[in-house]
Amino acid sequence: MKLTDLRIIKTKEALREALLALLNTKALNAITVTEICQLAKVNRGTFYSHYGQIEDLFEEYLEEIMEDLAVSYREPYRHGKPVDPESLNPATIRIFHHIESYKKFYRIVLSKQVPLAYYYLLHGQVCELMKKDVEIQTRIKSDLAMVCAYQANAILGMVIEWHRQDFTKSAVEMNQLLVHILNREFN
Amino acid sequence: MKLTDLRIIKTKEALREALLALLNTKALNAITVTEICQLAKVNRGTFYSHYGQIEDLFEEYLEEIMEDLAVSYREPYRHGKPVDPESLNPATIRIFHHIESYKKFYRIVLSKQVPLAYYYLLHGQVCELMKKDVEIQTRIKSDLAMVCAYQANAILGMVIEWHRQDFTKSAVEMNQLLVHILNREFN
DNA sequence: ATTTTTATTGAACAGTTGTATAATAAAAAG
DNA sequence: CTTTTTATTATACAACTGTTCAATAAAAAT
Repeated sequence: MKLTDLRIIKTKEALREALLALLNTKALNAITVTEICQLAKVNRGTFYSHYGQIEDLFEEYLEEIMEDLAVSYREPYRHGKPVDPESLNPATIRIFHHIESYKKFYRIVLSKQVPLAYYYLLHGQVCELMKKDVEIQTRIKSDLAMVCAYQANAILGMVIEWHRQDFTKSAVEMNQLLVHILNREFN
Repeated sequence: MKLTDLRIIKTKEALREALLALLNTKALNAITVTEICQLAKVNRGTFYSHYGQIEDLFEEYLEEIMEDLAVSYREPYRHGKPVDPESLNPATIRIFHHIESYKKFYRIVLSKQVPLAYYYLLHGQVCELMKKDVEIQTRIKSDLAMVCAYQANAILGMVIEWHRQDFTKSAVEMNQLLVHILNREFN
């Protein structure tokens, strides 16, 4: 199974396109393998030679979106500005914009029926991205992973609530709220 | 469908017991409705008259565990001590102990294949429980739900990492770590 | 104790799932 | 261009799913 084989690339592309098309009409858990394969004009057996279940097909897509999240997150660092430590993690702040621009996609990722694995991918990515910042800012040297998990998931808590409110707020408003919270307008 | 009907109570009980028994042998997503019904000696049609899918059966159980979480959480308040605001939310601190005592159960709730809905139930419960405390401690009066979601999910971030490390740490250690983090040993 | 209500059962149905195998066709390698 | 490799296809299979319906039995109501 070499990933460069044209046949594999074509098949996977067709399957993904079919899935995304179907996701416009129904929820992920209502879509069947049979359906995807019919639309993609791919044999059902072929589907199973690449993926164990539909969720794996979507997960592959999610992983690519996570790559974009990484790019978005690192963007403020790219111009050489050393990220003012006083201005409270302006990088974090790109997360809301990333989600806003993939709103349609995140409605699926955050929907109830979907496997928790998707959330873990998102959380893992945010953890990873915050790692360097947390490393500098925290005095807790041991259990860095725990501090990252705490910080990353706090932000995702806001994302969950944002989604629950059907993304009524704008990404800019979300950022302002985050800054407020980080500035200790509480506790 | 009156919930007091003995037949319903017996049926649901049998189904739950069967599911819990099977969960000792295999993962939730590997269990079939047919299997549960055979073990429970309940007709498959009856299963579907109560639940749409296996996940709903487990969810009903989860809701009861959430009731226990509420009791655990409120425990420190019960003796009339007004919860010292200086001692940094000692109530929160019961969450880790609750999870530790239901460790086996939470391994399922936090497993990858399980629907995100379970996580939402957990998060929603922690939000609800923290609400009163957050209300007092925060200066942000609007968007209280957002602050709660932030705080509650931060703790759950630690729970996720705790689970990822296969619950190696003790609940007491988790508490100490949380106190460290809340005491601003970071940022 | 009898009647009424209704949850459970058994059976059947079309459709989906996951797996296996031989034949085919497409791509890679030489 | 020919050979070799291997991904895809077509087909078949047993098992599970989700639904329906008439018959039954268990509980509730009187």
